[in-house]
Amino acid sequence: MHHKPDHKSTLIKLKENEREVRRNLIIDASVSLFARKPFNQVGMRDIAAEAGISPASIYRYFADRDELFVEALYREAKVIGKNLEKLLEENKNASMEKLACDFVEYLLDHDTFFQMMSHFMIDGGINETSLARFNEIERYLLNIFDESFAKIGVKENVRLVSHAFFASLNGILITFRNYPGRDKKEIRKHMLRLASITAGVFEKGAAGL
Amino acid sequence: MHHKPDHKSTLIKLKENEREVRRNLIIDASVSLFARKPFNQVGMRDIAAEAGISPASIYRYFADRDELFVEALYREAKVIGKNLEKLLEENKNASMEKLACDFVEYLLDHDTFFQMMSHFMIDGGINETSLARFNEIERYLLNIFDESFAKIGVKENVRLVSHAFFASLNGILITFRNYPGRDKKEIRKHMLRLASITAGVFEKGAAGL
DNA sequence: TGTACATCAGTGAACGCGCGTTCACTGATGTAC
DNA sequence: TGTACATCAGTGAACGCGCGTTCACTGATGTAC
Repeated sequence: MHHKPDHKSTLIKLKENEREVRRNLIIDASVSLFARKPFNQVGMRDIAAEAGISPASIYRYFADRDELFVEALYREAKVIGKNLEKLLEENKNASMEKLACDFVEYLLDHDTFFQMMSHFMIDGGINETSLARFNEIERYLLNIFDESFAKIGVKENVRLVSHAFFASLNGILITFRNYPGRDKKEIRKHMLRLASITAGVFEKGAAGL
Repeated sequence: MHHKPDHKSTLIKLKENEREVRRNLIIDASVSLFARKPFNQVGMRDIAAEAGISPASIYRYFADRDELFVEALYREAKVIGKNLEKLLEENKNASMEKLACDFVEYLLDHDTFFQMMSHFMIDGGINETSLARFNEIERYLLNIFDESFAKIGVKENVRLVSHAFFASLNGILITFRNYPGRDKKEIRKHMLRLASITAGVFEKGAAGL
């Protein structure tokens, strides 16, 4: 044996890095498109065009559509997660209200992110590994809510309470999304109001649990 | 002028009644199919087959797919509404817990109904009149929750509180629907637990509002 | 009672389109000897 | 330094399928005279 195997493995590593980079470029393109267009109007052809490659190329990096989408979602989730964490750190006693409203506002401003979450939550027949990845995303966000509830004194059932709270905020976003006869601005206002109320109710009602 | 116009109008009425009957048959067929298959797997051809007519015929009674679907949804909404109302009447001091759990259980047992609600809430590009009809459905259900909250002493913001509560329950159903690695039974249990917690939190936290 | 015409439910087949995915191929880069 | 071969990124075009909707037509029923 001489050093050849080592040499080879670093080369392979380089190649894998490149591969990773290209993979990321495709995810970037998706994220960027999702910021502009609703989720269900973004097709593989669009993403390919945005990334400057051919549609077929995407399939060298992702098994299927959902695998790509869930990665794009993951990236966005990290951003919102970081925002919420920062909020908690900077403002040591940030109220649930503030947290809830920030969460809702973020999702209102990044509607496609929300659409994608809904997609993975509601649609059946999503490939198991994509779903598992999506679960990671959810758990990541849930952890942040856990922290907040722990802070306001919920003890026994932190996890359950933050599940319920997280679900409530999602519910607000979904339920009043297409509220007919209201324009975007009114809907946003209504949602934020509901988020405040919900946060207040949880703060008060969950304190003892 | 003699009685002819009157005669004619009753004939027309008869015809309209027949038309209404046939229209209802198509809705029946849809509802029955939706009870068996997920929403996004029910096509116009299926419904036509179920109703024993040709796909083209459906379009004599409904402008498009959503117009038919929203009617099917409306029918189901009335059933669940009646159930909840009965619950409130029979059990004069039915707890929010019971109400929430019944609502959640009903939607778990009628998953397609829930899928359709999600469809109308989330998807864009739904024809305005279908959306308005859907809004009627939502308001009908919301009224029932209003009643409950009024009963437990919420005064100022009944409407807002029941909006928030309704949204919370929807959120639970959506958020944990595809919870990976859990089977249906565990998911149901988890959801009911969350519904209980949420109801408790609202009961306690909203009493003063 | 009969004839011409209007109305309208109903239909099978076809249209049209979107869209995820695969095919068969090219071309560049690396490896072996 | 050159040749044969393997590997793999990348591609445009095509496949395949689902599916909502429309078309062109038939046939029954009612109306007018």
